[in-house]
Amino acid sequence: MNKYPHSTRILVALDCIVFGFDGEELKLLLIKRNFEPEQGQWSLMGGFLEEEEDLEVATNRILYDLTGLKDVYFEEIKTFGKVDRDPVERTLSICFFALINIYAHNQDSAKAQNAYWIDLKNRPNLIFDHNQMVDLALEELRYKAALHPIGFELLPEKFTIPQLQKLYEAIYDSPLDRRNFSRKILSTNLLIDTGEKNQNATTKKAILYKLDKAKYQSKFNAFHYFISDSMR
Amino acid sequence: MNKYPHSTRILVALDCIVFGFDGEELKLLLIKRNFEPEQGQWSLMGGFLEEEEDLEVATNRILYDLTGLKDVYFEEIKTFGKVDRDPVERTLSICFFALINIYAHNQDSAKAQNAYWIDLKNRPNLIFDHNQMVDLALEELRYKAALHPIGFELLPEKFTIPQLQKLYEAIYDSPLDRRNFSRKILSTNLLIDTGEKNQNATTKKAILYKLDKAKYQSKFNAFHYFISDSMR
DNA sequence: AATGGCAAGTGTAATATTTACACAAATTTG
DNA sequence: CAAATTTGTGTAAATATTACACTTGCCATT
Repeated sequence: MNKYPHSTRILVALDCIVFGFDGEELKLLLIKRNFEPEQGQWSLMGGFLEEEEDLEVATNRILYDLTGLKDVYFEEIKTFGKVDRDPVERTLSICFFALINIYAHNQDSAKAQNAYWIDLKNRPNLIFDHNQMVDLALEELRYKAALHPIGFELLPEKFTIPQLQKLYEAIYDSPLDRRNFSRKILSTNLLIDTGEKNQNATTKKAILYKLDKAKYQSKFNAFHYFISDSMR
Repeated sequence: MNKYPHSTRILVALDCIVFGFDGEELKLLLIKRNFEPEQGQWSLMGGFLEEEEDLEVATNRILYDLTGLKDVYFEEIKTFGKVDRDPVERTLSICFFALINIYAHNQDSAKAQNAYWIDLKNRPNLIFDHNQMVDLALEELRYKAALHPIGFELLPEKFTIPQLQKLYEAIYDSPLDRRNFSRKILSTNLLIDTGEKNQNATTKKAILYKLDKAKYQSKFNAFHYFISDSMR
């Protein structure tokens, strides 16, 4: 095999911000490191890109090791590439965030990685540039969730509108008007009434909806046409 | 220096989609390769990340070599990481797009790289996965330009509203209503009337505006609050 | 110097969306 | 069975968007 004569080959890591939602607060899945470097400190879940491994495969591998889930929603954010960002050796970090249903993930996988769900609001200091990564991930999540229906990835298959609202309130850390929220969400036509009701409610039971997956796919990028309709 | 025992080190390239605007059409700065591999074929401008070079520094270096410009607006899009994407040797490509004022760039730099401005609509086939990269870059440009005032990066310092409209029409490849466009743009208060008029017009001369850079900075992310105002 | 052609600039009425707010129905608990 | 709490829905006022038409300034032609 012909090779490029030139050039530095570099260690490439992937680091992942895993978001979850417990019904009240936005959570992060963080690792209490029981290995060097920085043993005992908190960090994001990461791993190295392997020799014969496609980047996307590596991402899914790391997410599977951490959560026991396949087909997790994830999105690349940015590559962190300061020369000295890792004190051990120069390492690029391709950083992404993932959204999972906190109740579907495999607790054993998390335990095996020494991982814990931590309230975003109480997050500890993280190693290296991982704090910056989380900041950026949250910014991207807010950005994306305002324009695309990705919030559902954080909820169980069946959910109520009040649950969905609490999720958005957690993402944007600000209260939303119940009536306007409900109307706006229903007007997307992305929700299907399952006919069931939330059983573990202590007051009026709310309607359980599920996502209309066909419409979710087709409307995901409907946004792209926003300029046209308003300005043509 | 302690080193990680494990792991494959990988060649890391940067590839850049440079957009320009000639007043009529959106343009790409493409390289007619006079070097191997794929000599004679068209490709994006790229380069390898060097041993002791921060990622951001490398990006600026590559953009400078190509355009002769510093402080170019750029944005990372995605890292392409299929194992076999480069037939010579496995190479990651960190892909980004840049927006430049086509008339400010240094022609000599482009010539030295054997680079040419090509109409986006007539773009030739590119090597490797560079076609995909351009597709994605255009998608990202459309996405971003709809929400943030980045279009100005493609224009001269002073420009008219009709010029700006032609730019948006080129980006979205669709006609816009003159009156509504003008009102919407002016309502952002990002434009300052320079008091001058477009001299090389053959009919009524249009007002030359410049960008209010302070407001540009402060309003760039004003979008983030969109959920709140409409739903709180 | 008058006139025609063309692009720039501005106005407006009809429609749709967003906002701010209030009341009625369902369910558990004491 | 009344109190407390949360869900679901309605509506009027304010704002923004859309779909249009007319006026102004500048050059070129006569």
